[in-house]
Amino acid sequence: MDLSKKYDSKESEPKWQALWEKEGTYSFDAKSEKPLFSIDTPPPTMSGAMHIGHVFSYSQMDFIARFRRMQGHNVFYPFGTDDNGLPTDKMVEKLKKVKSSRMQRTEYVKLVLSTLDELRPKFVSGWKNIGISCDFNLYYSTINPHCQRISQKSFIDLYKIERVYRKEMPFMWCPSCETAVAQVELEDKEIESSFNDIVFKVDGKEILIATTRPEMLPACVAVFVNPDDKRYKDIVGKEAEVPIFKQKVPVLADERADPEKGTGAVMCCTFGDQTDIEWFKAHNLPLKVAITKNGKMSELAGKYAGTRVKEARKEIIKDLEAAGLLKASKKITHAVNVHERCGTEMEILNTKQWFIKILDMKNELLSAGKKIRWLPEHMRSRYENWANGLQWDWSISRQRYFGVAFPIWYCKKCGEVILANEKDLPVDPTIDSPKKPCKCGSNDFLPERDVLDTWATSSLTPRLAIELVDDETMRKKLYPMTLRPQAHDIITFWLFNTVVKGLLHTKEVPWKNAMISGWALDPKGKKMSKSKGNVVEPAKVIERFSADALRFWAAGSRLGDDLPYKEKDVHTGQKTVTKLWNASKFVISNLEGYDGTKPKKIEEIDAWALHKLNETIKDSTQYFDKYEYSHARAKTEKFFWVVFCDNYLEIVKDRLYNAGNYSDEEVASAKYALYNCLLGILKMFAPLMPHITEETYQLFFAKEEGKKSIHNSEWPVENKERENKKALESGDAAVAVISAIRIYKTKNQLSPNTPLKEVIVSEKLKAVLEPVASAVQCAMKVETVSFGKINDATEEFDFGDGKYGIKVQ
RNA sequence: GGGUCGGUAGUCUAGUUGGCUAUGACGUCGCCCUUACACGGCGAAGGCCGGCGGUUCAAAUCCGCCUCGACCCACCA
Repeated sequence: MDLSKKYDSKESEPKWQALWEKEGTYSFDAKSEKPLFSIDTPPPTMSGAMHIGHVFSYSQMDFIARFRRMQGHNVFYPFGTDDNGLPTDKMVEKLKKVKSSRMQRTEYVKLVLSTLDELRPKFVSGWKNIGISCDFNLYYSTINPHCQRISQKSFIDLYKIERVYRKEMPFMWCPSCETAVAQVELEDKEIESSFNDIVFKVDGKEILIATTRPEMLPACVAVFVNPDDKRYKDIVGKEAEVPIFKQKVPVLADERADPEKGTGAVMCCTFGDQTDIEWFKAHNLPLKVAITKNGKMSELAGKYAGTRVKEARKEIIKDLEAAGLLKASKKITHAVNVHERCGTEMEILNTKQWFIKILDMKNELLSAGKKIRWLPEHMRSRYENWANGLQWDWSISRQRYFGVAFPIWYCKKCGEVILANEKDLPVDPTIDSPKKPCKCGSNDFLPERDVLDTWATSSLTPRLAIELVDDETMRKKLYPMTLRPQAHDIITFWLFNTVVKGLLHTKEVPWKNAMISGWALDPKGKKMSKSKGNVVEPAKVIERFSADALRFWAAGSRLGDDLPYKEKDVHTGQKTVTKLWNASKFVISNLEGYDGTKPKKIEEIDAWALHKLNETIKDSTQYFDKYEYSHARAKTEKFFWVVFCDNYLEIVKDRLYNAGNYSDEEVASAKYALYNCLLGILKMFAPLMPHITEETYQLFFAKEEGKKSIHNSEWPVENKERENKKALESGDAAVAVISAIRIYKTKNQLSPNTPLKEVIVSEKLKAVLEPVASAVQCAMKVETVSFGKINDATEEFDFGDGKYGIKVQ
């Protein structure tokens, strides 16, 4: 043990991480009788690099996991990677410079899987490097056979209870990704556009229609006006001629046409927006398709066919203008729905998709939300807000190559859906075939070529994780899980969908608690994003500081709050790491040979330190219990830095340096307090800064306590015997006196090195204490203040009423 | 338009079951390398607690209105 060296996190952190893995420090024990604490760890998506926001929220859940583990829970804390779905798909297309739709399906899937295998180890190590205490042997990948099997089983189960259905209908479509997308995948984006007044003709008379999407003209099937709009009363029921394309469409009255908007007359196209769908259904309008699946104009668009939507828009506006059919065009910016994955503007296309029926479950979903303990409480409203606003069933089919396959075929003859056998899962219907003929006798099948949406699988994470455990009894005990930790941005996706699947498959809410963390923002409090170039890479921060420092930063904000990332806050964390090392090596070097035995008599000032330790343990434990790790950190920090380092260590030094001046008992008392205070501090900091605390624990305490790791040691418990009001008062008085003397010295410009003796032995002490008498009055209501033989002086002072006195031994 | 959270020293933040002098960190200024630590110690300066009004003996804290910001949802011809 070399106590002279500096603490080097770059050497130390990987060392302990490797040891933890080797020793199985965080292994889940399926045979253990300890109370369970099961965590539905979020599987990070491999489509994006690890960023500081990950460190932020994963650290926060790790604080809780480590705290519970030390408290004696059997912590089930798996780790998965989400390498399924469109995001991964898009990443590989970009990385390998390919377009899946132009490749052989099987080859493309092979390419994605091999790319994932290449990237995975480095990706996962990012999480290990920040000291996350998952059991990495409980590992799943959302695209591996284990997860495919469970996901396909989920589909089959839902099919059997008639919760999934396939339907052709107008639905949201991303022309760039060329797939259907769900409501939850939409995002608002402010886009520049123009609002155009276009001439339609009714009985040779001109009426103006306002639109931002003139390229939809070929798909125009009606013109709507408000029934109360006097301007258009006489044209309702007549036919309007669409400019350029010349088709005749009815002029209809409908409440949903807003007289205030545009010209008050609006065209209905199949489909420009959701109102179009409503009108299409309500008025039994024909279906006209102007836009194809890849975002180009269809044959219907005549000479514009084959051009991209935006080009067609420009061309049509130009042609309208040339023909004198464009009466006005003003630039506007408006919010449009875009696909959150690629930023492409959504289209509504009539396609055949699979859905999970959820619209009839609103009440059930809302009451499920009430059964969850939300941390912080107010996050529940985001869930409820979403549940209340549901407009579509959950679309789960995607027109992509890569993903979990639907385990089904269609009978070519009778159209029957053929389910795969459960024991054959996972299946790929494009490769495998049904094991027996269709009920109609036919052996001719069509595979479902669509793949399941990634959320259809990741909504099963409790099951994906629990089924990694072999022991059946344990599997039952693990569900519902104790905790779902995640960030607030995916309450509507992941959390909500997991509740849906939980209710459908088990009739139970999947977890008891949901801890929702905030976001790491850039130093100015803005959202970090690649496009803004303000993304911070954790590896670089760890390189400059340490994982512990970064975690310390993450512990600085309350659960659910966003926190601006400021490098200096990480620096503060690093200083705490250093301070912890320095204080520890000082204490440990003075504890050599000490075995932790409790002395017969504990000196008052030592009792004071132990009392404060006890208070800190009580507070810290209560805060961790409530998931308020930031308060726990603040309490421990204050005890460590102010009470322990700045005061207690200074007070105790004389007994350590000049032990000869003291009895053995007095020295033993100091060592007892030092041992317990430092051990307590290390343990309370261990969930936050696992590496430095392990380092110092291993230096000395491990062998005394007989534990392999501080992270498997017991969380300190409050000890009523250490409550000592008298010691608290006299200790606080001692600190107050020290402080008063320091102020006196500064004001009188005495050197800080001036011994207390020089100040105290004279009448000067009175001058020191009098100005601060009121402040220390309370604390001075003790007869004797003993804080070590700093000098030989013993002084008593009378403040007039004879009540207050101080005696410095 | 609906909802949620928040506005506390230059910056970030604690405190909100109402009650002594409003917490801490970073930054700033002064003194100090004292045998754990200069990534340190000691001291100091810095706040009409977003605004207005109300309840109360007493409001950062409770109520109302306003304002600014972040986020979620809806709308988006």
